[in-house]
Amino acid sequence: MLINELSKKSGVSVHTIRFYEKAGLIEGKRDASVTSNNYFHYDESAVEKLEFIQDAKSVGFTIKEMGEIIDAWYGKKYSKKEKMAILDLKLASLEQKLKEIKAMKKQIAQFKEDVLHNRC
Amino acid sequence: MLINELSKKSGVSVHTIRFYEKAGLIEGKRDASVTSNNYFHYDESAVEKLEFIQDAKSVGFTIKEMGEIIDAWYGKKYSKKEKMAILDLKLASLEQKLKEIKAMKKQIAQFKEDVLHNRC
DNA sequence: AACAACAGTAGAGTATAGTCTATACTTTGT
DNA sequence: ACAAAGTATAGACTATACTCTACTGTTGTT
Repeated sequence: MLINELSKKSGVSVHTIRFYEKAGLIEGKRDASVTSNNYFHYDESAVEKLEFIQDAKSVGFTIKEMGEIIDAWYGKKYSKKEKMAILDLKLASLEQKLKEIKAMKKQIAQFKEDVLHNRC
Repeated sequence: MLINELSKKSGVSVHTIRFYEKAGLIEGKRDASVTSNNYFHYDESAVEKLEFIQDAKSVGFTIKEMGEIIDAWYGKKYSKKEKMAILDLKLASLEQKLKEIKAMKKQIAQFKEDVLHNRC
């Protein structure tokens, strides 16, 4: 598919898709048999990656981190063992985020207590 | 205390403290009885706020959001009822973050499965 | 008195993550 | 055939959150 269709399928704007492509998160391929243009073609994996990126963004992963995950998921530059290690690190960082959020919930609950009892 | 002491107590740099002060997150007071300088003086609440800010940052709250929480916690511009409502909204947004992170954990666990079974 | 350390203000610079504009060429619909 | 819509590239612009520099004045130490 071309970039417009990818945009519609993924819900990510054409501009942003190009930005992610430059950042190395997704990759389109040119069709060598077509000489009249140099349009990029994307497959279903690009849709999957863009969907992942939107979720990963909202949990606070940076583009660099998303690139690491995508490489460990789809890429060819790591061995199976290395991929598992990278993904385990990301799981550990999510575990850490969970802990921090739970602690923040407690802190805000404490703020509510303070407000309720006019302690500040 | 002056800004240097506040920086040491909170672990936040003097530059960044001034940045937060401009953003309205903390507030120092000038001593009207001192005419030779216009140094700001900070109390313990500034330390508490800076400690909160560091935790809030790491869970992904923006400066604007932190300002809202600090106003609902320490400020005078809201009624008790309004403060509780603001804090409840923040608790709800943390709940949402928790859900997203749990979903992301599942997704990465699935990536591990895919890698393990050479599915990508 | 000299001088380092500290305080304030203004504004420049950096990093991240987009978002948009301009330009030029290609494809599609009528 | 022609206009509208789509595509690629380069680069400008925006927002957030710092971080640093320059400059000026004050305080503390020797």
